[in-house]
Amino acid sequence: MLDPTPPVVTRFAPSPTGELHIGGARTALYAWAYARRYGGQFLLRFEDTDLARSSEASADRILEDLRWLGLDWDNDDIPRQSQRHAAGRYDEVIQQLLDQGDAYEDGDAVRFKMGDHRGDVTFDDAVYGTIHTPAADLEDFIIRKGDAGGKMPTFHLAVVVDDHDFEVSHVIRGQEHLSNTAKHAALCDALGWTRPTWAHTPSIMNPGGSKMSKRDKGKACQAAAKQWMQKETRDIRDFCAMCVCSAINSLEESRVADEACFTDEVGEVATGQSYSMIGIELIASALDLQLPEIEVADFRRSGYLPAQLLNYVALLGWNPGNDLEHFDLKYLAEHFALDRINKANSTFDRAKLASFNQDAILQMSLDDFEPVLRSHFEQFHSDKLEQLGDNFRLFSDAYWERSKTLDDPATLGTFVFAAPTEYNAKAVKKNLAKNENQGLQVLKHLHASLADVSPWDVPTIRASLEQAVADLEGPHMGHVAQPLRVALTGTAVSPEIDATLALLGQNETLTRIARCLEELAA
RNA sequence: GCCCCCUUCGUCUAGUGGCCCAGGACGUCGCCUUCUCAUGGCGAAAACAGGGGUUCGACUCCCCUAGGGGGUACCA
Repeated sequence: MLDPTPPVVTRFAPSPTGELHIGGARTALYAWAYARRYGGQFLLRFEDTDLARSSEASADRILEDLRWLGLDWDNDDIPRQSQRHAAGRYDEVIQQLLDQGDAYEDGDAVRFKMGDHRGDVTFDDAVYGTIHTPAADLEDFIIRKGDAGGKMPTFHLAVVVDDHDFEVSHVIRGQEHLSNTAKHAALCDALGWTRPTWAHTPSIMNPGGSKMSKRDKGKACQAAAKQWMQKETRDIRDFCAMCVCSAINSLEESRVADEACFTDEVGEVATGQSYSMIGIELIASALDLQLPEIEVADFRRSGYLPAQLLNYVALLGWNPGNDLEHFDLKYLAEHFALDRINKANSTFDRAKLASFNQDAILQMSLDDFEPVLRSHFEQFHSDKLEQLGDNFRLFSDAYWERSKTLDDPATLGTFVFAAPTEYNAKAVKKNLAKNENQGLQVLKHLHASLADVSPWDVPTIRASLEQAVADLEGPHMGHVAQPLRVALTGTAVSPEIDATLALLGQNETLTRIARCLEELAA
């Protein structure tokens, strides 16, 4: 594809009606990369013509997510369409259209004339090629809402005016607008404005084939709620009661102050009528349900690195034309081009994202990993961070090569934070009970020998365990390590055995061994 | 209903008429390393939606069918 004629100006124009969606993040990335590639400008603006659903809080969260991703924009003032409307800009354009005879009043709204008035519309999309729409398929559409909509311009009018006023050269946006673009092209023509270059991006889908959307969280909740109710023939009242109890136990009181209102929300979710995000998060926590990651904030909480999220998502619909899969923003800023954006929708594959993330973690040194993990724990697991205290570095080192995400250590390492409540039967049989309780005998020996270890650090613990292997005439470290694992974690899996002991501390290690011997001795 | 767009391994994709009995990555499976898990190394299975054309020759071009997505809103 030929290079564009400068200046290149792209923009990302979300409507502030919720969190930044993963698809929006990719659109923003492409627009950013294109502007950077050609030394242009990447602008931000908020499309809040839907006054009822828009909020400043949402706008702030979107900005925060963009910053977290590392996408910088070039305009200090981020325009809101509501403000531009208040300044009269859209009315001015609408009046011009009215005066020209290209628009007419319809009740208290205003419509733009399409069809025979303008004829067929053809435009070139940088991704999809030439799109031709016959006049017969084009209907007059509203450009200014009526009284109920606050006489606001519709999205169709506002985008065209804004993209023109801010001299946007390339409109990169989701494929859902492809069919609407004929309207925008016609509007540009009627106003005598140069049409921007449009580039539509394919959608990101769920593995099931549906479009990835925030509704998926509600669906997940519904399914889990139904399942919960099916057990022991509970009904919706039981469910609400359970959720409320859970919420009262786990959340600050202010959030559940209005118990009646909360109950309604829960009921709606469970019956599939509608839902609110607060209700969903409460339900998920009550059911111990892992909500699907849909928005950027979800991936952040799940412990994905921003660079990897961006890398993965960039590749979901674009590629450099060779086998290169791992690249960063700098690479995109040098190589991104619109003609390599794919046309077909793609399915989001969390396993591949996780693999990208793990690769990036493994590329870090232990020294680099520790502060990154610490920062994640500060934000999402401050209690665990506090509990670990000086052992955090040990913990970080132990989980570095075992983690696909920054959140994995929190779940993989639960044994560090709480003693096992039960011993995995299979693990007990294999490692403790087998050969006439051989494992338990080993534990007895270790309980004594480990009591003498000082200082309680990895090398000393290791030396002690190696000595134990020799004393016991056991051929393998495994004969010592596995019984210990079961006693200390209740399972047969943990980090290196010396690190496992070091993490727990001497007292806790001895206590857990003693308790295990006591419970399984009989 | 009408209109538009899309269709290569399970998934993301390379492929722009012969270099392709189709290459890479994730996932899956097997083997090796190993105190478990993980890491690391080696290897395997796995795709051109179907049917017609065009051509000496089609994954690549055209048509039809099927499937998927989107639009048809005073939502964006």
